[in-house]
Amino acid sequence: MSNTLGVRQAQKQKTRQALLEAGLGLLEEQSLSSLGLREVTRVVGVAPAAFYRHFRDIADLGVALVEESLGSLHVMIRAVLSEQADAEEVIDRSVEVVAAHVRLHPAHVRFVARERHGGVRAVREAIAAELARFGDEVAEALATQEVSDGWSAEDVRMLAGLYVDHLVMTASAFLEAAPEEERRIADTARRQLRLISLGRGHWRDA
Amino acid sequence: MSNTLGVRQAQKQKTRQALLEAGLGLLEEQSLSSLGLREVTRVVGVAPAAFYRHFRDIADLGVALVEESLGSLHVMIRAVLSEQADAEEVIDRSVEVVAAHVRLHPAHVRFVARERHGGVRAVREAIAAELARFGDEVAEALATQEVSDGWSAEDVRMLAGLYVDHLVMTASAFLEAAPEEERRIADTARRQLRLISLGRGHWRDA
DNA sequence: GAGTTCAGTTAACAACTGTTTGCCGGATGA
DNA sequence: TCATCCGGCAAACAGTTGTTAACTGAACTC
Repeated sequence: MSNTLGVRQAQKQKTRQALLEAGLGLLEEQSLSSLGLREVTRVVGVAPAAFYRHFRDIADLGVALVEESLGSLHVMIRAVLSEQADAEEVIDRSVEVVAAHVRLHPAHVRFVARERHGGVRAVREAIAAELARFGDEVAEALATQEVSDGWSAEDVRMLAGLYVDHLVMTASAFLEAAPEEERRIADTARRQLRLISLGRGHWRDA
Repeated sequence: MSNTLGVRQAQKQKTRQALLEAGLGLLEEQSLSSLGLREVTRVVGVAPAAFYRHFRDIADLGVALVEESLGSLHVMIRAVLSEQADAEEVIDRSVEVVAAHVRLHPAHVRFVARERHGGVRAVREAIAAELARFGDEVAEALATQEVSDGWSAEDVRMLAGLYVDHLVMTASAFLEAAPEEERRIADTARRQLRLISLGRGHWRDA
């Protein structure tokens, strides 16, 4: 790790980060396709023209936000899935981790859920690509478990997809929920995962 | 059905419908929160001020679009679920119906998927409410099936939620897919439903 | 220490936005 | 037939938008 950047590059990355954070903040009450360049620079306290030193577009800023938002996800669930444990424990742990992640990075989660099907193609595609990579990783982890013996690669991948979609839906549900609803949502998510896990266990009988 | 409206009301509903369709069309490449009132009236070929004769807001137009988009859904799946048949047949039929619905009303499907987590609160809530109603109906249908004997109402409802989320995800996947990918998507959707159905069948053992 | 690089500034551009006001003219109902 | 209703219009409002150009001055290179 050589973080010995010159003073100039350090400052540049600082304002770049400020632009990203300002954008993310503004996106809590609107969609990316309505986010204004001037709006963002105004929050940061920088001239509109300065924006172009960092991003070509608002869409470009959006793509950068995708990487920032989904980068941490990989480490997150990887850790959960790798600990070889009882299925029930893995489920409980997964839902806890998702809930914690939402509590820690609500804006990032909202951004992904919102722009996954949002109005900006480049961002949609970036999210799709990142979630596909994530799905591949989950599939890889699932494949090593003994429950997956005799499963085709395709079937493992479709199960991973089911998990990924469920994760995003659950995260988004946590996000919009009032604090007192969190337990109910966690409970539903756990039961749904349990049902899927049950189906997984009986897949070979077909 | 008394569709004997006066000439005036008929004309009004006609332009109202034109506004809705213009909005829906424009929303194929942007989000509701960036949709402009003038943009919509320009497409219809009507003065900007005329918009206020029909809607208070763009958000208001969005809410109207929600009803239009999700109204037909109820009849759709109801028909599928009510025909008491083999589980496998119901799955095949469901995926077919979803694919057909997407092919027939792509803009409506895109609108729902996009604005479900979109930047306009009122629309988000309208979609959530409508999908909740839909989930309740599905739960009701599921409850009458013999597979659900011994299930708590909550468990039936969580299964219905799983189905509804899966339906929306599948519809959205069809939407963004190239024609040659449709078969693969349909195949994955069917296998996922089969796995869920399998888990459903073994739920009592817990 | 002189010369270059470059993140950020200032200022101006035309184009666009939502909303209001007063008006028109055809449908409506007595 | 006449007065009322009311969907749509034209025009103007103050603000906002993205993008460009030429600039300043501190950090960099040699």
